[in-house]
Amino acid sequence: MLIRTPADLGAVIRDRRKRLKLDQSTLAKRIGVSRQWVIDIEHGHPRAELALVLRALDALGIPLDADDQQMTSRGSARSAIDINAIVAKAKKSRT
Amino acid sequence: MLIRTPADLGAVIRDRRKRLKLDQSTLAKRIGVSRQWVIDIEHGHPRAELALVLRALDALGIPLDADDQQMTSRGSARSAIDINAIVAKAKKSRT
DNA sequence: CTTAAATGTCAGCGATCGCTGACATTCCCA
DNA sequence: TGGGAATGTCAGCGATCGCTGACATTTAAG
Repeated sequence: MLIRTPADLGAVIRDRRKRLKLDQSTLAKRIGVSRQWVIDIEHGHPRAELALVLRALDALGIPLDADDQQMTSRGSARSAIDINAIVAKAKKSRT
Repeated sequence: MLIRTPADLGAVIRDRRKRLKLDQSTLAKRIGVSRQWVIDIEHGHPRAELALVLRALDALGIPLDADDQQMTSRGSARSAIDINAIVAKAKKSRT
């Protein structure tokens, strides 16, 4: 599933936990956090600590993949000529 | 790239920023955070806020995918019989 | 070498983290 | 329907967040 918001993450974690038949206390111990933290993250807590989130995903066996390399730029894809670089340079050496 | 640690995330963000020819200040404005935050995250700051991290990835056009559904359990894969459920139940109804 | 941009460091501030422990509520078997 | 497990809520605490602004260092172009 694509993760766009803290709520998305909370849903993934909760679903996974249930699929594994774990209760919040047990999961909390595995991750090394308090039960309160598990409650908060499952509710989409937006300010959770990055490292704890990663540990939670690991404890649940959920790999997290960042599609770097991605061609997001609107317009023509993957050209041999790096337009961005050319424009950036042009802006600077404004003779 | 698989994200396992805050450092992994920092690397992905920095690489992507450079590929897009952005400096830290510009990226910070796009994300809506301070330049200090960008510096910290690129250095692998482990306690960064989840929501800000997600906004950063979005600003950089990096989709984040969580492989739920994954069969992580060691042992035989995807059986029709849910051993975990059976064991969990057995533990409870300890006659 | 000179210079400017980019990056990194530091300190101080208000806000919020995650933790604990007690209690309230909801689920769900038997 | 009764009762225990699971889940959710609250408050108070020390620790750390992310922010600002100034300054130091590194990088890159000329």
